[in-house]
Amino acid sequence: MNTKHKIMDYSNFPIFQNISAASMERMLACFHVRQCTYAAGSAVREYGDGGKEVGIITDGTADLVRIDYGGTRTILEHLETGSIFGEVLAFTVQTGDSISVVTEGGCRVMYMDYDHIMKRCENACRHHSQLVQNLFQLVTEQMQQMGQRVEVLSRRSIREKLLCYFAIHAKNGAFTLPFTLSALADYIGSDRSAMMRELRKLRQEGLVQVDGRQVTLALQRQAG
Amino acid sequence: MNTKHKIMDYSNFPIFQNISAASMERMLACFHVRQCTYAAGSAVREYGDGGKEVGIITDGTADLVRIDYGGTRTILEHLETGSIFGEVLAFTVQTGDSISVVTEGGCRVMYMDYDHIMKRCENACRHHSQLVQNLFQLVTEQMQQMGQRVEVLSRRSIREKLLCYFAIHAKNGAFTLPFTLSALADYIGSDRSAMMRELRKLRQEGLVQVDGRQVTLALQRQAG
DNA sequence: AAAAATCTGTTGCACATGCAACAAAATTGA
DNA sequence: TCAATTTTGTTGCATGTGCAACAGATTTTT
Repeated sequence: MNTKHKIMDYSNFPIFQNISAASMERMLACFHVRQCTYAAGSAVREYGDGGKEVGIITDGTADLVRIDYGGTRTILEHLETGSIFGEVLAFTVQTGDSISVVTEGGCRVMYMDYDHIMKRCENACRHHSQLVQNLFQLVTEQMQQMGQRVEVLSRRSIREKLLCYFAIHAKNGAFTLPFTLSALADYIGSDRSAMMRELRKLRQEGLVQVDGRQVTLALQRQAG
Repeated sequence: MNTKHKIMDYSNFPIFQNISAASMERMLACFHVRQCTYAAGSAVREYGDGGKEVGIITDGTADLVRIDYGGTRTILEHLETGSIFGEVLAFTVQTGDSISVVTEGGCRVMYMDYDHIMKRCENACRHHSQLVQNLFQLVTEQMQQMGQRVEVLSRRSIREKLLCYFAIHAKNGAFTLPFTLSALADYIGSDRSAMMRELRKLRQEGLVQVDGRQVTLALQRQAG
């Protein structure tokens, strides 16, 4: 929607690390790179068309959201600036579900074709391989995020999911949630009210302290 | 343990696709590639040392398993031949947990250093970039698997988890489980007995048919 | 072939969780 | 600034799920 923005300096993006400005220009055409800007809360992309595009969030944040046949909402991935996504990379739509990328604030996304990345480059872009290497790095990071995701989701109870999530994200005992508590429930794959209930227990037991989106973990009491 | 095996023909591995035998030999040294063979049921690797190795299952299958402080077992990933794993890629150990790679049958694994892959190659391996590209492909595939994982785990009930898992794996309505029913419970992150109970319901409702590891999905009844 | 180990299948029970529904607080938008 | 919307926080209730414990079937090992 919103299309007015200053000309981007692509060279700062991790994906173009160690690639000269000249090569970059050539590659932008070669990979069919295009950049789109989206308004807040809009759907960037519906999964299911089988398109082999790779998107990179170059500005803002977004969520990869699934709504199942019953209307249950699940945040499959939380995408920060620099995150990459795409049907080729992960998540294919199951029957009855809908998967889409939803922006949080305004958001800018760069797309390129997966096939062009994987094909040997006929136009002799000297830095093609560097780009693949950079992409490899990005995918690796994304994969680690996904790993954390599985770590959390695979816990048996809401309590354990919360504690696991907190443990992963807390830097020296505290951190700020990247989304609302409601969204957190969608993220850990459980009912919101049930999560609130469990959160209250954790608070009452003095294990965590929650003030808005600020979460503080209590230090482990010493034994003896 | 078991070390007697015929000399491997690396050139068939997807990771060495489009790389000449000569280059390959050079790279084996350059990347500190080493191959290990493991006996059935043994622990290939304990996570937590922060080692930046990437492992590739070149023969056999294995599971990436987490045991939490309470002894609850969870299969984080099921690794088929060709799968890659490593702490750099996904899953870092949380306090109180142990994560390890456990072979199913006998298993052969090739290791290489992540840092060597990401560094510009001083030894001028001409095919370094091709290997990165191949690795990129492998990581992408692994990521899709992980995506399926999240798809299943993020479902709210055992019933939905099972149906989702079945839907993903069934080719024209039927498939064979890659592991035991007990392991399936560990994989979908729920209690075995509870899963059996739910499985029985699904069977009674005529939605699925389970015979050993063979799973058959009932066709959707026509409306009207 | 016998013994050991694992896997399947089941049950009772306590309790955690999902669901629906509501009110108050906070945030967003006009 | 007021209205609309979203978020937080809570509760009752039905039921789904984890846990423990067991017996029989199956597989693996010796």
